[in-house]
Amino acid sequence: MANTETPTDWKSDLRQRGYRLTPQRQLVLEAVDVLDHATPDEILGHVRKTASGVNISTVYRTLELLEELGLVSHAHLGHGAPTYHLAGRHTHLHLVCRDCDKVTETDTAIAAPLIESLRTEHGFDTDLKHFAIFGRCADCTEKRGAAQS
Amino acid sequence: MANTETPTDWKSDLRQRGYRLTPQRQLVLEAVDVLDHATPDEILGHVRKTASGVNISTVYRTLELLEELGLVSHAHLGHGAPTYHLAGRHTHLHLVCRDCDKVTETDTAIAAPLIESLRTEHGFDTDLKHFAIFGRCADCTEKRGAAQS
DNA sequence: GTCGATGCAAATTTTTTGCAGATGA
DNA sequence: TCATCTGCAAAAAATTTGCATCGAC
Repeated sequence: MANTETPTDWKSDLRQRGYRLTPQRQLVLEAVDVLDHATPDEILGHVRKTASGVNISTVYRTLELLEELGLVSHAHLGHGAPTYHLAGRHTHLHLVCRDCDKVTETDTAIAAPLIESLRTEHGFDTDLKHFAIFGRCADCTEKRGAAQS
Repeated sequence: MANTETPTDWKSDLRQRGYRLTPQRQLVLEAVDVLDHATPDEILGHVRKTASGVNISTVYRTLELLEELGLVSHAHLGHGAPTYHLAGRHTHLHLVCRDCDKVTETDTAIAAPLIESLRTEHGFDTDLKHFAIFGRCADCTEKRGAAQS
């Protein structure tokens, strides 16, 4: 289940499945790697630093392909666009503050009891990393405590 | 913190804040109540059964207002549009299956340990109801077990 | 009568699709 | 070579905004 592919593995994997290795695909994958969690638009921005002609529709199509190949995943951190990251990379949960939108990361171990309960009680195999956990961060909770409406 | 407003309370509350009570606002609120978790588009569909002239932009504006007043809330259950429900209503978590998109509801009590850990370790006051919990439901887990790719 | 709310149309924003030409294998 | 990819432009879908009119109070 772990991501044990070497850096070159995915290239031959691509070809074995009848896909082609293009500069655009390499650049999009690299951008996902470097930016860590980025929207399609942000990925386009990064790719264009190297290849200015790349089109947004290529980014969408490439992300879809890379996700199908299991190289990248996406998560919903806020109300807007999804963010993409390397599939093996994200080992943390995202805590998003409803007031300041700040994103805090925390270890998945903290959710182990919930994951276990959902599995035993509902047979539901949880991926808490896919959607962020929404709430109010320590700073904003404090601010509200001081000036309660 | 509980929703103890009587059905008429919100109407005077509206006016006290300088807003007007319009048929559209009553209809949108009723639609949110009846449909339970619906997208703006679905809400429009329901409202139009009674008042066919109502416009989608009125629905968006009204939902924003009702949310500001604390009468309704929204949650993200899937990849698409947010869904709206009465603020006092939702006392359960949503489990969304990555394979069949089925939404299962479960009691919030199941997440009490996680909520407590996030509060003590990060000072983060969690609202797990805002984003669904993503994963694979019992049925789809079983199907995959049978025919592993 | 006043001022906020609505309907309508147009503008934005985000994502998808069709197609002709470019290119990786 | 030749099927796949890409860029481009247009389409689609979702949401927001400006503005004249309408209607709640």
